[in-house]
Amino acid sequence: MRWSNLFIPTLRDAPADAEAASHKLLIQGGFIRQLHAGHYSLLPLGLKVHEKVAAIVRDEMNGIGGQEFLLPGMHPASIWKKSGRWDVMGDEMFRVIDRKGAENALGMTHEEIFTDLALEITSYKSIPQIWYQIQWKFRDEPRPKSGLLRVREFAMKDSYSFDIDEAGLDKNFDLHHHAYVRIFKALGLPAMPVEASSGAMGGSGSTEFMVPSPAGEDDVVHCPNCDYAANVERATSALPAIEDRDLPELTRFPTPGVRTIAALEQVDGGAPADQQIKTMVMVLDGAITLALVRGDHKLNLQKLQDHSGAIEIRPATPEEALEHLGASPGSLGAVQVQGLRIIADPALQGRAGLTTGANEDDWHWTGVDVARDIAVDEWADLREVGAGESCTTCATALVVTRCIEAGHIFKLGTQYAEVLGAHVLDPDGTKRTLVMGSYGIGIGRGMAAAAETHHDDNGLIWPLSIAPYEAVVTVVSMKDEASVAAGEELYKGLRQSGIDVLLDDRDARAGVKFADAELIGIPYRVTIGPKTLADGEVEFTPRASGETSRVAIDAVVDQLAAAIIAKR
RNA sequence: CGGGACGUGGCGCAGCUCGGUAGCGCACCUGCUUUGGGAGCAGGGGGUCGGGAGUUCAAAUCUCCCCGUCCCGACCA
Repeated sequence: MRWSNLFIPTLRDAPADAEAASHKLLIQGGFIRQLHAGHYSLLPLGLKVHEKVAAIVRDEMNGIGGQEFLLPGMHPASIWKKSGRWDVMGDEMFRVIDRKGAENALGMTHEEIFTDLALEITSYKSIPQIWYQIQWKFRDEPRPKSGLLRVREFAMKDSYSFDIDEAGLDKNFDLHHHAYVRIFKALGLPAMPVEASSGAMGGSGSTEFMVPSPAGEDDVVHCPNCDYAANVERATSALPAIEDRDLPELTRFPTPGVRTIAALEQVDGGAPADQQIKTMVMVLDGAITLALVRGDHKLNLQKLQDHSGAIEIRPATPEEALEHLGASPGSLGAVQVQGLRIIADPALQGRAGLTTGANEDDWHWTGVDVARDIAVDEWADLREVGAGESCTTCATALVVTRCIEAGHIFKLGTQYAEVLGAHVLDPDGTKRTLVMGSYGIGIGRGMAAAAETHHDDNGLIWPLSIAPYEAVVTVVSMKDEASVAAGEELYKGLRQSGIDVLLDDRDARAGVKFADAELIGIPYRVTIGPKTLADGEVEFTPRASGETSRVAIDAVVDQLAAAIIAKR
């Protein structure tokens, strides 16, 4: 394409309210424009990148035997009610009423709809199936942010596998896992597979593909020595044993003004944080619940949600705490509490001589023996792992890294097939429920993650695989006829070699052209100007290194074609 | 949903405290000069000041309500 004919509205300044690098650069480079919060228009340059990302994903899905579909974006409420997720999805689901007064959902994922189609799989002979689509999802996110990283409307590649047993599911899960590794490598994303929480998808297990970036929204715990890596929502670590204090008597003691773990460490009769019980009063689907962790530990809400199966989860208000426990936050505890669900972290199991709130303002207990004094209903891993704790398999200090979730794959099992009635007959003529997996990659998010990963002070540095153009021919002066003619010739030659090339034929100053080419991140630049043309040469500048070399004009097409084709 | 910031030509901002006829930079149009790293001079076009109500002779400016955006926390590709 010729730059003079393209709509590439680059901006001299990055938008002031953007924070994330990808957000700034995609807007500044003329790739995207915001319509409103969480909704972006893809401009011609942005669409080219988006389509290249989609093409890579599509190739790999086809490579593992995936069949491409395209399903509706709007669904009748009935199918979501049938699966139970009409309620589970809550405010995150866009709902629209049609002229007949019927409820509809804008699709936020497609397990239900694909499963509905899978009702027509009737025999084990048709198994396995991998079905996928690249299609728009709508999610009423509580907080859209960071440009394309978190939006309310986005293209997702979602695929679904159908098997007759767990072994089949495992195989398809692995196929997807490996396909995802190849996809992220091709996108230039250093994604690491990590153990994850399944959230609203349910199922028996899931793996996220995480790209390290300060713009991310998840923390990943990983071991620099062995393979262990998990989302903090799921991660565990080894804890050194703690020696209990010898305080056999349950004793109340006054703690005027003490409201925090730290203050309780200092006060007379107090205790170090690891000898305390932290009592978090939570509301799980409307029910007051006590979540207990060791005083120096942090409660991870997702872990609590996963364990409890609650849909809505929030900390109780001070008023609710007062009503149910008789004291305000800072003096709360679970000792001798009855009639409330109590979930405790295993780090408290068997502990004694502990200190905790006495459910009366300005009073605490000491000498608490968990087994004796607290009616724990359930033990569950609730504790959030911190950096520096020990790996459970190799004892190495764990590292915590902020990451973007670029992909997520789930072992769903039979839950959807069961409620929607997707069964097949096996060789014995026995009815079997389909065992499903579902697998997602956000296309725009992948594009933004690549922008986060590949940029410098001058702009984007797209990986060749997803660059909007592979090369740009920059004609330094459109007034110089020889340059213009050479540029046209080169443009033609590169196109004939199958290279996706952009000709910068704008009547602009050289500085503007160079700056724009760098901002939009074209991997290779060929500069044609009177300075070198007199010697029969042009300049060749890879975006990543910025190092310019002179090349004979007759050789440049072959050289560039060789470089690009070798890297494809 | 809680906390903070903000909304003024296409983009970035000033003006608001103390009400008085809307301004700057970039971009855009015309001309001349310039031309290898975001040119210079001259001339020019373009704004319901987020919306509504109120106070006032007079509102971008003061008051109230609403809407929207961004950032920080609880949610997910």
